[in-house]
Amino acid sequence: MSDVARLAGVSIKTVSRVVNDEPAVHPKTAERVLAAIEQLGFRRNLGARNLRRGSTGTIGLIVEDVGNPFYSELNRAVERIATAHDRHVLTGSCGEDTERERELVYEFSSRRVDGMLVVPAGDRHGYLLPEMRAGTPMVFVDRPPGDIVADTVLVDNFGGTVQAVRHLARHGHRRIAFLGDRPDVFTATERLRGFREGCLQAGLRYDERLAVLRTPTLESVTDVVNRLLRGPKRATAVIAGNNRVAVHLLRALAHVTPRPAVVGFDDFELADLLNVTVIAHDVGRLGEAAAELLFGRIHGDDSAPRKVVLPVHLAPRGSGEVAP
Amino acid sequence: MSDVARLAGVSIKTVSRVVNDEPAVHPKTAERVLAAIEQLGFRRNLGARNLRRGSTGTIGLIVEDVGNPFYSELNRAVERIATAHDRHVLTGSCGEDTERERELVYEFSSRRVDGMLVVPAGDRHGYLLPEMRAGTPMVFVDRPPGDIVADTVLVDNFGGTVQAVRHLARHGHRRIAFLGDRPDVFTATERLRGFREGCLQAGLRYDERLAVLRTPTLESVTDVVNRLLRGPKRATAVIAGNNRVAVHLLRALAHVTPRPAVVGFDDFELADLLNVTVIAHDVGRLGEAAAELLFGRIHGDDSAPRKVVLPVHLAPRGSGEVAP
DNA sequence: ATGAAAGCGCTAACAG
DNA sequence: CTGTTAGCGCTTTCAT
Repeated sequence: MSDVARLAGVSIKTVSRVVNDEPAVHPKTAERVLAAIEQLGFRRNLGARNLRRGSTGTIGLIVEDVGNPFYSELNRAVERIATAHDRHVLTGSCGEDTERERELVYEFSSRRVDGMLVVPAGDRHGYLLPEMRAGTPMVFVDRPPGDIVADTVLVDNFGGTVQAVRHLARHGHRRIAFLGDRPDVFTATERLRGFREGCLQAGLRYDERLAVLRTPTLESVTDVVNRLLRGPKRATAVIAGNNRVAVHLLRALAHVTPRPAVVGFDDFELADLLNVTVIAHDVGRLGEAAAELLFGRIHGDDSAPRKVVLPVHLAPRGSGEVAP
Repeated sequence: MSDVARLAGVSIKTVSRVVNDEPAVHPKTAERVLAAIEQLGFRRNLGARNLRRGSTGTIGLIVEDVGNPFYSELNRAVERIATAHDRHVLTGSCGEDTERERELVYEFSSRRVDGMLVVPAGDRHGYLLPEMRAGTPMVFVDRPPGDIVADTVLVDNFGGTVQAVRHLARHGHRRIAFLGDRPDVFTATERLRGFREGCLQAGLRYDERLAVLRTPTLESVTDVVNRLLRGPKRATAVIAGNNRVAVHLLRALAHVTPRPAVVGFDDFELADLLNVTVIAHDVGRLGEAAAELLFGRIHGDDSAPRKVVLPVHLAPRGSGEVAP
């Protein structure tokens, strides 16, 4: 910047004024400065600016995996809102690893992001209190934080799964299996709760052997399929606890007959062509709602922590409407 | 930091030493400093540090859309390599908008990212030369830059499409349609080139009315399907120029009989279950190769610009193996 | 309309 | 093993 000032024959402060579109600078001078900037290929150092100003113009987004379509859609929505607020997004994947989540939070905190959106892993988040008190707003997305109260945007996990069970029961199923993510993932246990409640409401005996929570991989899901969805005492329907489970389940079921009825939680691309009935919700809205809430906080809203629960709806596409 | 120093009764420099794990600090002193840090909830300001040191510990990634599964997988791979090099990733979507791409480049440049990975839009990238000369390494991913020579990592678009045509011809198809992205997208024209060459090699007359390049939306693709893939003079096979085209094509074809043979370029999730034959390549490797190349540059490798072309392979799954 | 000086929070370079 | 000084590149404050 001092180079530009020298070349334009003005003070460094004038260059700063031009770069920041501040008024009260003579057009002729501005022109000279602009020319010098162009000639030198000057680009102002935002790091230095932020050091002086405080805000960095960035927000952090911590998810399980930016490559998972669910989170990438969330990422896109957050980016959209951030751009509208003239901010940039620093992303990080923690892969359900609470230690990695912590590292990312501290890292982003050190980078002085203006706020953070977190899909929390695990159930202990007391460590975030100091960061929040220090003035970094945090909004939790898709899952609530473990042991603190803070802004959270969720979808109706419980209600959605109750609905799924009811739907299957209405089509005549009495033995329904539930296959969810690890039990330390909030949405998994919440949907399992919905599953039990759904069984209860439908007058089905809840059989805990039919409910399995574990990390979804093709192997683990195939294993469960072989145990619960084949043979004479098999379940005739199955609920996939999230989009990962659903994808693996479809592969595992490819050559299984008779094919059980399937309802998935979370919509996913091409589910329509595969005729997969799902409990759908709008991931874009989830991200937007959370980001807007965060920017509200960044802009000074200090009302009580809010909890937003977005609706879900059942999208019948065939797989959930077959008889036992 | 000065607060910590005061509380611990040491100089600010000692705190800096502790925070940076520099040797030559008495364990007892370090302990006192650590305690003070804990008590104050101190988190060092990386912005200030970077101002002094030069490197910011970030790289920029500019793609068309972080929500597109293709790019999110790329994003994940880049993040993996960045993490291994102890860096963080700043992402931005430009949606094929050259102006937005420029803004993002300038923005990231102002933020002094240590390097940038760019999936370039359009065909004019001379504006990047000053940035590159100023010392920001750039690596182009999936497409080459327009009018400059620089590190680029691509997949074999041409060869892959030649292979697709050959495959369809071998199964008896003589009228093959090609449906690609906008003509200003490098991969689209490159794959179109492969399509022509493939027709030539297979002894088919290249009929330009069967090759359509435009923004893939369900509407545009449906329109083309109705024009080219129905009626007595219809094409009996179609090549989808990328994953977006393929997805829309599958929907558009859902109720079309007789169903044409389909080969897609780019693999995508669930393509296997939908029996879609594709020209597959490893997006993860694409991202990793590009990121590794970038970090090579960041670490001082100033050899001649490299061009890496990753292989593709045909994955036959049914849709490409049907007779006319 | 412009500029000089101070300082944001940190680290490099040099003492001690 | 520890501290002092200067300065990274910018903006703020106050003069002119």
